[in-house]
Amino acid sequence: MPELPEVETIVRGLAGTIVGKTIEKAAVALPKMAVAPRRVNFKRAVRGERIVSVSRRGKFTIIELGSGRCLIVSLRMTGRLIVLGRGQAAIPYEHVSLHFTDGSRLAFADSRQFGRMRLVERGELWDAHLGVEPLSGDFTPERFIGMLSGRTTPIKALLLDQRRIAGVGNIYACEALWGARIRPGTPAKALTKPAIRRLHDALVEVLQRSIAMRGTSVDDYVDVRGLQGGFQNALSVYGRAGSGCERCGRAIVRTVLAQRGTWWCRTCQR
DNA sequence: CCGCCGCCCTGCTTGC
DNA sequence: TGCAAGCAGGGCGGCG
Repeated sequence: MPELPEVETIVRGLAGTIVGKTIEKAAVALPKMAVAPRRVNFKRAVRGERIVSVSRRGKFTIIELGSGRCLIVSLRMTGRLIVLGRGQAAIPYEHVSLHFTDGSRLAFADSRQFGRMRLVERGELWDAHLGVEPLSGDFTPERFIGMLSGRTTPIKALLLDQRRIAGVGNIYACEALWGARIRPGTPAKALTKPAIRRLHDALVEVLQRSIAMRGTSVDDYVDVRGLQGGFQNALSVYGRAGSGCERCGRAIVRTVLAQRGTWWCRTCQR
């Protein structure tokens, strides 16, 4: 499941490989995965466009085109963006492909077909619903405290809410809560200021550490070269039901919270 | 504005 | 061992 660190790794990979290339042709095998504004034909619109930059907002990849239009990619759970060389065979579930004039291509593959590549107009406000970037200077402990005040929502559900903080998914919500020694079901408003500060720091720390290790490959995630990340070997709780907690040795449990699998330590997360 | 629910899909796990 | 059923899950639209 690509979350912020995985998308950041992909974005860095794309920035180093496809910026400056020109789209000769788009191949769309599954039309629902390549979305364009009304009255705009996706394939026709992207033909001839040059890739100006690649960046990230939350879990979304932003491919800026010469015209000012952007391709916004959402990978959801199983989406992949892979750069392939001239003549390389199609990869599994390669549903949308941007063929460049130099013969290489960007493949957008997704076994579950939930991912989307959306063309947006220049200046279109497509990300108004997204909250603060957790690795930006805007994400201060004070702002986080304000975000939580008065809310009865379980803290883990709030961490997953993209309207508040953009980019955190199930893996890093679980890991950050373990790092801050906070029980996932705690109502947000019940957290003390020191606890909120611990969680703020744990969240930033785990995201940064994962980026440094090129993300977590537990299921489908690979980078633009098809290589796995390294953070799956550094996980403390996610997917580790039954194994011993690194702090206290008691078994990590899996429960369900807000319709999501939740891994945590009953002993040292209070 | 906010929270909740259902939907989209298919690979994988579970259970008989 | 083989097969069918059921689960998982991010984002979004609809609803109250």
